[in-house]
Amino acid sequence: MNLSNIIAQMISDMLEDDGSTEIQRNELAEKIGCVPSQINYVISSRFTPEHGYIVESRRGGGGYIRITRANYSSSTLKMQLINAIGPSLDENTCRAHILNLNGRDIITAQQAKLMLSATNEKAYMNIPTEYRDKARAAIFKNMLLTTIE
Amino acid sequence: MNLSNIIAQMISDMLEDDGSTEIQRNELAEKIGCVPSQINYVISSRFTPEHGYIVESRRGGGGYIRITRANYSSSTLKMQLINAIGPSLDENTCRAHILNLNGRDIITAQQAKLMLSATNEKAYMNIPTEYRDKARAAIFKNMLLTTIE
DNA sequence: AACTGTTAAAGGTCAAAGAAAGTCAAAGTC
DNA sequence: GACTTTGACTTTCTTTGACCTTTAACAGTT
Repeated sequence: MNLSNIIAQMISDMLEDDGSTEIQRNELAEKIGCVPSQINYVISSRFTPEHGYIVESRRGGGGYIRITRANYSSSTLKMQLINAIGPSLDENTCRAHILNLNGRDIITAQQAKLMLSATNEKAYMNIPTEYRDKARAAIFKNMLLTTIE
Repeated sequence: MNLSNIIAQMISDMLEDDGSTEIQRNELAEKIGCVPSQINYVISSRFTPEHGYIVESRRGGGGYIRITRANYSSSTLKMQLINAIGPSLDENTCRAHILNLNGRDIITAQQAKLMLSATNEKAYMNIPTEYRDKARAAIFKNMLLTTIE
């Protein structure tokens, strides 16, 4: 068993009771006996949105990393969609997904409206074309993820 | 929990009843056991206009710092905010705006969550740094606009 | 009483040091 | 070749302290 798996297991254990945990990166690294950045590696390889986790953090004195498991019992569909969307998503496909989700009552009309406005091509006009679909994909996935809880 | 958070919590508590409080900087610092300028740090990092507070102060004998939670009307506020945001918006300022809007019941918790996830730095990682704040500004304004009806 | 100058009592500013977390690329492992 | 491990370097947030500015109060003067 490699280090990363052990760390991942530890984090999963901490998530056990309430699906959320807050860690001190340096402290945890010390306890485990690895370099701090390894914690980042584990998080970015195993606790991503695609895996159904929300990660928040703060630097400086009293900093922390908070990991929350999105509970997707009722919404495997959303997770599947998140995983199905690749690194890039054009406006039309995105709109289709949103309308579809709303049509099947998986997201509310309100949520749909907000998602449409956040993924509308107009909002991406000031960034170069080649990045638009990538940004849209990441933003859409992120939004979809927060509707799961 | 770091000192700044504790101080911020104390100030929030004082604001609890009538949304306004007057503190003596040196006295408060003494009570807490920190240097007086730390009070300034907390105020300037957590009780800004973006966070929805008005801060007035006076030096000299009998000086004070007065902190007041601002309270304006709803849809004008959104418009003002949209207009106030320039072509660029960093993650922290954006988050402060969203939390502020939600804290004052101008947007719902649900809307806030979606906005946070759509403006979260993590969603912008795959586009070059120089475009992130521009994209965020446009997307946030677009979303905010759709909550006005 | 009105004015002026002085002083002590506030609060303000800023930069340096400290404390976390983040990034990235090179080296190692399987 | 893909996944891991490591460590140097960066960025962000916090804490501290030395020094600055403003103002009320007071004392002295006219």
